[in-house]
Amino acid sequence: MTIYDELVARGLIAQVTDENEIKTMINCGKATFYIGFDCTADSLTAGHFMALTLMKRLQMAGNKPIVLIGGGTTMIGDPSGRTDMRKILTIEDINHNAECFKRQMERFIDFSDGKALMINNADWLLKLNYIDLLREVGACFSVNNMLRAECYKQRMEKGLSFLEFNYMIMQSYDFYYLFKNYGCNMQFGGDDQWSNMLGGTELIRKKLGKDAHAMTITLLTDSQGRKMGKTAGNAVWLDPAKTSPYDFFQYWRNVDDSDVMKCIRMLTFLPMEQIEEMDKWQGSELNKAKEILAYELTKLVHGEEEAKKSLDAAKAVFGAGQNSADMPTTVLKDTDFNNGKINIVDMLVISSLAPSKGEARRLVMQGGVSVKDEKVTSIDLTFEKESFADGLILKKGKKIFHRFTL
RNA sequence: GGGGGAUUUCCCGAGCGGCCAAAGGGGGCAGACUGUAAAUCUGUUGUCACUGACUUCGGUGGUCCGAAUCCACCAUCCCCCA
Repeated sequence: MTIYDELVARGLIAQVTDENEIKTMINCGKATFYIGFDCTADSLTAGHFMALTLMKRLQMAGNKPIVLIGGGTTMIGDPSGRTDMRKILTIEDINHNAECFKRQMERFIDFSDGKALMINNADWLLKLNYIDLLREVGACFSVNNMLRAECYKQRMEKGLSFLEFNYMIMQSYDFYYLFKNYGCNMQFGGDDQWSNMLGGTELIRKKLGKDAHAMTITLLTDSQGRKMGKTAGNAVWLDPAKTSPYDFFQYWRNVDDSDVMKCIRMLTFLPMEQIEEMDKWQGSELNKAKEILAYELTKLVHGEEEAKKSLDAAKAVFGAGQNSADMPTTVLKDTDFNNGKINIVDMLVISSLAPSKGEARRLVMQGGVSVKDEKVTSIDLTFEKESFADGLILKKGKKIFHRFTL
């Protein structure tokens, strides 16, 4: 199976500029392609992860990836898919975020011997002269066309600042610049980037009379059409300090039945034959698929050891034993105790299992907390310090287990 | 440049002087049912020393016994005219 066919089979491709050309190019390893990453936070998210896997797939097929860190474009803020303006970040924040991105990507993409490049568009965008840019590039853009672009549509009602309106031009300029200086002939990106990417291919055609290509990746959405990789509006981070490997594992372990196979196909590197076999699984058999998904992704992001630990912890906790050293743990300090005792409500708050005492109390009163498999019935329940000698396991709700030790 | 409108708790959105910690929906959390799934039903959803007190309705001041609600100024956004 060629790489292009595999991408199609995995459901990764959303839109392409010229299918035949792109097919030949990437199948023969002739593509030098880039994906841009705006550094709006200090860690990559599960959303970026799919773009990274795509880079890796293409790299394995002999193509050359360019990771473009958006140090410059982040200064503007991409309005695509947004209903309100992004917070304007400071240069310090952007630089910090760019550093964090770099470290995480290096773990994933092979940059040795020039097999891949990492470039920051701040290097050229920040130096641009306004009038020069307008004359060189601005003349190539039709405002009428831009306003029709999908990425601005939503904002035509809510309001779009001139700053953000320029995002497309900057992204187009990036592609033009990379095409000229690095021989970059293709751009990949999320499907929401399509109009920005076309801006680039068009600019290249107008300025240089040459063809460049663009291809978008299907957005990973769940069965209800929501973007995946988010819990209650919070991103699932790749940084273990922001989302622990165990939580990362659990996120994928808990996806809906209807989404498992899609995730396996799009995100893992399991061979297609194996995936086709798994496609036949039904009902509770899918639990096995979820476990595989969670394990594979945790392995890719955090390494095999962490993946094993998370799997073991999950099995221990949800299976029988209920005893694992890898469970999230809170170490209680002397100051947490009052006369050698600690209250159940305080324990919940100290461990961040509940954000406030009120909520902790409510949890207990509604029967949402158990200790050592026994439902806690009173908010006045206290524990002696000695109870924690061997660690004490508390369960919140159905699937959150937490260990307390001294 | 001129005129009009908006800003409410995580989100949407009601409230227009006391009965407002603030309707309703969404989301979240928990309970029942399950497969660590979905759907459904139920409870809950500002903080704390929890039958009480405290802080909240863009910001700052003011009127009033009493303000999310009235007034003034500021900020941000939207719409119409130029």
